[in-house]
Amino acid sequence: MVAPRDARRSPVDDAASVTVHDVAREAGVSQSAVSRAFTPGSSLVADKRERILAAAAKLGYRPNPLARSLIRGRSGIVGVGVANLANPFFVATLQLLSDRLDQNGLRLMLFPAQGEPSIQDVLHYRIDALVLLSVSLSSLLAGECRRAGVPIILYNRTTDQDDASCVVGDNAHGARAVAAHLLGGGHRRLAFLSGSPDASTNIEREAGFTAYLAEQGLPPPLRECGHFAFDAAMAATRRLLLRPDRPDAIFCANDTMALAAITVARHEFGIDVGRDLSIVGYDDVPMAAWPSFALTTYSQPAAQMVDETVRLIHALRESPSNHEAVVCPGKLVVRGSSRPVA
Amino acid sequence: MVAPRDARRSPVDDAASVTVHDVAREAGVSQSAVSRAFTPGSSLVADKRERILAAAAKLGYRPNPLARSLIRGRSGIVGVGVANLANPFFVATLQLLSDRLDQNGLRLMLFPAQGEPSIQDVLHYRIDALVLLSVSLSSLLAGECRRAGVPIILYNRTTDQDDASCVVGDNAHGARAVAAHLLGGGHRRLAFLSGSPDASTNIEREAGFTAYLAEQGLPPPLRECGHFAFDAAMAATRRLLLRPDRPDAIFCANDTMALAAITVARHEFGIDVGRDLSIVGYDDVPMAAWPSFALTTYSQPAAQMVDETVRLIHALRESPSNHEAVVCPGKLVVRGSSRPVA
DNA sequence: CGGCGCATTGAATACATATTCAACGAATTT
DNA sequence: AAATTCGTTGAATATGTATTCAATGCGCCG
Repeated sequence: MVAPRDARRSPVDDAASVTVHDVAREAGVSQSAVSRAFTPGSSLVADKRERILAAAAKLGYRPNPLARSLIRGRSGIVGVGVANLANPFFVATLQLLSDRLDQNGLRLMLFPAQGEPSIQDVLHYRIDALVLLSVSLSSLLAGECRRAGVPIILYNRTTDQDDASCVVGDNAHGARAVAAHLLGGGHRRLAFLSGSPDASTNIEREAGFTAYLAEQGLPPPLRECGHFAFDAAMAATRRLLLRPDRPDAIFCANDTMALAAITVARHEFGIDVGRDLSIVGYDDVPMAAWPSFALTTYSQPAAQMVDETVRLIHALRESPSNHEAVVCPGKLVVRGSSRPVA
Repeated sequence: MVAPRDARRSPVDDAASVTVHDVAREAGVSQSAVSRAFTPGSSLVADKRERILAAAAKLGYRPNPLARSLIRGRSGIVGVGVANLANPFFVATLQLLSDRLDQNGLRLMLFPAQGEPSIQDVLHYRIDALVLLSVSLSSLLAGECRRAGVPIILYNRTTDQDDASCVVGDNAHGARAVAAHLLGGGHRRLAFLSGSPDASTNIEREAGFTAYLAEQGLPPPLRECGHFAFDAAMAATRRLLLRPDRPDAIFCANDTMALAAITVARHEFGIDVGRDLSIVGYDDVPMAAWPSFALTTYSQPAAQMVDETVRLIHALRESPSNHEAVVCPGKLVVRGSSRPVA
């Protein structure tokens, strides 16, 4: 009982594993005291805490996050599932999220949202939350998370279930703003280039757009599906522009598809985009501002949405079942790809 | 001593924490046996293993990765540091890496490579490796990793230290191929739009380009710095094109800058890119193939580089100090932004 | 048939820390 | 001055699993 730990002490220098016990010995206190020194709000006299922290700094000690997570039942890791990074809006989001989480002392575990098995694994890390970037929520996964006590935050998606929080842009407002802008420019033959038909984001944007047109006494827009992807959107644009009743304006459900539409219109049909045909996107990705495209688009406030996501993570840590639905309004950014309001 | 664990048993249903002990009880074996059933290569008779796995499946048991990592001294997590995701080449790499690691049963912990403190934290997760995407290696960090026993893999960067592995493209070959292509197109007033001057990637590309020109009896190219960034590259391009001895060809150290150069040349100077001015990039990001740019560029094989990275992770797991330098050759992809060889 | 190795197994220990528990002393209250 | 509360503290326990250790039983060979 005298020195079971000291026996292990000598060959320790090879690894950088300095533990609480080393610090405790150095500072002449108990292991508990060292642990408390690194736990804000725990009971410890100030000067002793300082002495411990000094000893820890001297030895280069940092609490082992694995051991800490194991006993606390919470790891400070946030799981982030992303379907694909082809859309620059999600790349920007990921970058922002990475920075914000880091600033909040949280770790970011990234995984491809395709394979559900890998999600299962990530759940067992006792993660603080699961953030799904534009990924639909299967009720199966929702059940897994509920049983594991892991709150889900849907980013840029909603769900009809009430077992997840979500952070979304104001799709209804955005779509109506786009419709108003196009009608104000004198357009009457409108088209909607849709994303994946079952995505809540797409549904809301299409519904808002169509609703506004109806209110103005116009028929529903032409419609083609580009699945939120560049190549599919190119094909969809071709179909639209080959129609006898060619549209004079296309509202695309995201910027990636809008850039594809501009490309096809300009290079395959020789159309002067912004004069003979207006194209409007959604998201306001960096490329939208490039002179080559000058894309009019509804800007989603990624930074604000990420901030809300991090706020939700903290809030759900307190009350894991108190789910919120946060809506962040954006604003229309008018550039050269659409005819200005007369 | 009879049932200290059964006392804890009743209120367990709230969390999804089914442990080895639950499985052991269900299967009527010891805790050790359950652990062995989930450890390939351990000694356990076949039918007992099956019975245990069946019990585990019935209870929905999965080994707790935190506890497992703690005792094994290795977490199966790979730390990935990325400076910024503005360059689509690294976005594509991240996507590929995410998929490949997942397929290999490894987890990906992403962190912003700016703040060294956060790296310190990540190191303590007993990660299998630290992959730095186009991030230079400070000797301080190298020391930390060596002491922690964490192998470093530099992606798209080299280092003169021998305490890290690296996976890079063949910059010398690429730069020379670009030079040959431009000279073959009849260009004689060449410029190099450089990235960050101290990046190994930039140094090698510039050296290869300049060396080839020298071999052909040509002076060194004009030179401006765009820091691998779009905006800075726009400014640098303006400076180049305003010179009295305006270049007739620009080799850009990456595609992002090349797209900026095309943008400025075309929209600010009215230049017909591909006829009056050739612009060549490096990386072959998806946008390079878009008709709006049709960028000639040296294609880096991201998929192959990622595969090599994962292979290195496994290799370094066996012998952590056996560092390798892997060079993956690419190939020149000629598109419309450069005048073809006469 | 006896001894020797070998695979199999459960008990015990270790991984590194957070937190409960009980004790202790000091400060405050009655 | 005695009693009571409260902040501090170290010992002990818990987190969930991998692995060492010793014991057991079996087959094989001499």
